Amino acid sequence: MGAPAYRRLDVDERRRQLLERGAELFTSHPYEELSMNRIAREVGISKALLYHYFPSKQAYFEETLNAWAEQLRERTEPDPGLSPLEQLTSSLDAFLALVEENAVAYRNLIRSAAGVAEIRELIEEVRRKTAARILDGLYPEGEAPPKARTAVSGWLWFMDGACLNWIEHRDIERGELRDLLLGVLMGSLLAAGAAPDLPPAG
Amino acid sequence: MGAPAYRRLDVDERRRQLLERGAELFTSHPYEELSMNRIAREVGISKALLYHYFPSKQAYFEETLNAWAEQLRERTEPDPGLSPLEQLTSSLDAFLALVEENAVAYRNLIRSAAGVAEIRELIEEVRRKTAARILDGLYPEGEAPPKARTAVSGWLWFMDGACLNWIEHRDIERGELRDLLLGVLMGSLLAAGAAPDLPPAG
DNA sequence: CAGCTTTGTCGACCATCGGTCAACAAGAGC
DNA sequence: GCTCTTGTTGACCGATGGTCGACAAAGCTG
Repeated sequence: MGAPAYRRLDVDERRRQLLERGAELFTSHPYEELSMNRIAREVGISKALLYHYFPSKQAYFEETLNAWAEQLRERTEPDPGLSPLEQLTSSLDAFLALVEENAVAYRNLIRSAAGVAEIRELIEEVRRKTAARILDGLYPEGEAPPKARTAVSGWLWFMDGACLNWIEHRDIERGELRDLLLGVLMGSLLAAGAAPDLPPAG
Repeated sequence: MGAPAYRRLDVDERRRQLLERGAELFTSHPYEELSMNRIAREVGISKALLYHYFPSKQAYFEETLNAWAEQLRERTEPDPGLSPLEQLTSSLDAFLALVEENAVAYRNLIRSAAGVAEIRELIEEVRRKTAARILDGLYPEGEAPPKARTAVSGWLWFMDGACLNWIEHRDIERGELRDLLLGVLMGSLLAAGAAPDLPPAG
């Protein structure tokens, strides 16, 4: 009698709830360990309802990531008023701060992302764009030479590897890591034969 | 009638066959896309038989990798008669040659590795050991400082990123990539404040 | 308050996955 | 030809991601 079997929510409200709880769950657990069934139970709804709102687990995951991605974009957006080196420094600093704030989420993302084809491509896309941004700063006109491109591409991997190591050990300061990363980027470009026309750090 | 429903093979022969075909399949397809069922069908046996010979998919995959891992160990084993820099150079060269010969397998490995927990740990193990080898060469006694450790750890990621980029574009020579990698390692250690006591390259 | 309609919601279902098991049958030895 | 070892298999399990017809909660109409 009386007690309804379930509470009917407004579509937008339900969607908002699912995205919010999903973000919490996906950032605190690796993708592969979260089944749609479990998520549904955790939120208090049926799995079918989850699929009513999102076409697939991957799509759900991606939408869940949007807020985070937006923040990343905003916080690392370079200030065009600064010099190239200052832009890079401040973007890098913002990125590292974000990683530090969301250490678990970052680790889960890097780890589980590569396993899920779609998510991996999402990450590769970010890396590609970042690489293009850096290379475009170095070679405003024309295409970047292969070695420079390889160096920047490798450097982005370096960054993720170093960040994971940083998160794991937490025994160096963010500023130190930032300077290390900057130094490595300069060193890489130098080793690639591409002399960055930036003033030396110091 | 006569025709037997299946052919009975000697255990060793069957095992050899499974390892051989498994190596082919696992190196030409990503781990996640190969189901035990499909492998079994492909080899012409039942899935149950696969599990009779190998305790799990992961174990099967790892055994399949053994030949490759052995080759990696052999070919990158540093010659103690050479100087540290020469050791590193020749190991790196051997590694890059191996990657070049098995480009598809390498890409599949790196890609699927991050997604499959067990395989990821296998790769991380290799990275850890390689990092330890390098750091031990630099700091024979005592522990390496955090920044040096972070730099080496990041450099190993750099290597994979650069290799993937290299494989994808194939527009630089192996020697160039090797020199780039060496230069980046030196540059990273320098940026980390750890002065490698190696003679400068060139 | 009754009845109708809309649509948010769910239980039951599907194919496939990695993995297990009792039971069949191929082929060597007598 | 018979037996016995053991390589081999079909059928099964619990989980997964994903689908679908049908129920029921709530807004609207009388």
